[in-house]
Amino acid sequence: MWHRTFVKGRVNTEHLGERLVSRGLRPTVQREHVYRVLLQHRDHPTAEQVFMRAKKSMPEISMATVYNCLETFAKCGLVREVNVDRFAMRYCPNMEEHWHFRCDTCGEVFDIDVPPAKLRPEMPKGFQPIAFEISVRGACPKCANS
Amino acid sequence: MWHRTFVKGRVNTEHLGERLVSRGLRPTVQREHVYRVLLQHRDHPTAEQVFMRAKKSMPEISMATVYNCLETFAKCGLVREVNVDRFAMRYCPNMEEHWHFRCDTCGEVFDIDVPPAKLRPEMPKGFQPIAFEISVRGACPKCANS
DNA sequence: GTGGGTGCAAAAGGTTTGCATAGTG
DNA sequence: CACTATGCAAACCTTTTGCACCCAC
Repeated sequence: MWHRTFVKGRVNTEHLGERLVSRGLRPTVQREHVYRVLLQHRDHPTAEQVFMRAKKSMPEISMATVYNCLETFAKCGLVREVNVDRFAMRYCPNMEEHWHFRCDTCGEVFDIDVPPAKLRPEMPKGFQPIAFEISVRGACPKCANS
Repeated sequence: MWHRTFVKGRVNTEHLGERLVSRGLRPTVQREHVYRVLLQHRDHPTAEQVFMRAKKSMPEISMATVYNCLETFAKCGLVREVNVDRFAMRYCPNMEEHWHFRCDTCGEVFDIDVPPAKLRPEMPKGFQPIAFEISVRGACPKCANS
């Protein structure tokens, strides 16, 4: 129940090597593979889930490499790190502005589209914001009905 | 550097036992003490920090008790659990609506007051929100200048 | 050839759990 | 008295680290 997440759709997974190079990264087969795995589901997997999925077609890949890739991707803006609960970090390849909804009952994480022209709060003087993370917790439609 | 947080002010710490009882909790000396420790600083301590502070005047208190208290308080709405990074959970006794700013450089967490009449995003049909957590990361005034 | 990336295993950090004891209602 | 909370230690889960080997440039 916990750690399973909403599957939203698929995206173009071509030219991944070039995308890595354009960010200044060496296009190793592992990095391409981990990035492809992330893009193929577009949910909010934990590192463990990324590892399990990646292993299916690359059995030798290690957990350490998955963590290395995820950290590298986060640093260069290919994925967002998402912290919604006390459990494992989640990784989100959707770099468009959106919020997250975490269901207290089933633990799933959903993308919430941002209404146009919403948010971007002003910060007190001196604070230089880089990223906004808006997360909401409550009951998802399925769990609210039971 | 990491895990130290902004001290904002102090509050009335009287009648803590009654406050616990009014939430349906047994007013044990440990619970009162942990709650007092939280209120006295009003920053965003980790469980470890709460434990260290609590031990000063109650040397026998255990980490497990601190975790028990914090979880109990969170469940009955006396504190908010705050997840802003990959490190330890933080606990916030300020139950008024506000956001959090986490400095990427020094790791401190600051309260950001909510501009009046801001936010409270609408959710898609079926989602029942319970709590909103808005956190911003970037550079705090001190770190932005160096 | 050099520096960075990978894989493995061990360690670290944070949190939870099992169980005997103590305290509250 | 019954039940819940506490304290201790061990277990657990997630993430990081050290190191030898390999690969991209």
